[in-house]
Amino acid sequence: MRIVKDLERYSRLQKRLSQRITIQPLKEAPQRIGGVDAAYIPDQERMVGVIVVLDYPSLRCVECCWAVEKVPFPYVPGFLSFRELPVLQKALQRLKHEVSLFMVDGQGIWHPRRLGIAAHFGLLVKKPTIGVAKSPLVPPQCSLPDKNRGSVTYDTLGAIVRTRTNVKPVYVSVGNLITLQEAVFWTLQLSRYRLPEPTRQADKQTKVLAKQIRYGTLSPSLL
DNA sequence: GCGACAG
DNA sequence: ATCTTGTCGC
Repeated sequence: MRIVKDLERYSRLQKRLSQRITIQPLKEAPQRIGGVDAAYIPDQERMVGVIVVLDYPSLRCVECCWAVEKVPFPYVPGFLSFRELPVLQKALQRLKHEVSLFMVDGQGIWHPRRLGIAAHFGLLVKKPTIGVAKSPLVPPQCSLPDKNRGSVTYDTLGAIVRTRTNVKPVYVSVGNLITLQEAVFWTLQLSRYRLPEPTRQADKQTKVLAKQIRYGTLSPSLL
């Protein structure tokens, strides 16, 4: 299989790029925050990538840019970047606002080779990024946090954060240019529901667009 | 060897 | 990630 050969190459690339990750305190208080997510378009072998920009602290969406691309690579745990980054980079080129912090749907450095999609994306944009995943990739060594909103348990490479009382927690880790403590703080600061607003709103847009594109409800001139 | 495994 | 309605519970 050619995929196997790709995985060996990608694996080496991840290990090399992960050395470029910088864990350091934020240099400015976030003014606008980006939310990043991608969705699969059934039957078309294509993906939609969305980046929303929220004003802080109002959390109002001030921009929503997106792009569509043919699926470049199958989903393989540990190699999500190579499936979703191409379409996200295309969306990124259309971004007009200045963004001080990005939240990405997926792992940051809590990854077998320390380069989940949020970390990889963080190297591309050269801005602080946080990875917020709905489930773990690397099995956590720490226990689950208490049921109350705000409870957090820390692992070696990330934290498990309870963003809503009695609701499944999220898995937070550094993407780039931020500390884990800050990543946890902003995750809670931006959460009204289970997922923080940036990724929640990006996820919502991603699904709306995916359906519009799938059923041709969208003016073709935009594609 | 077998199962698990971000989205 | 996606295919899918209602339903139970905070």
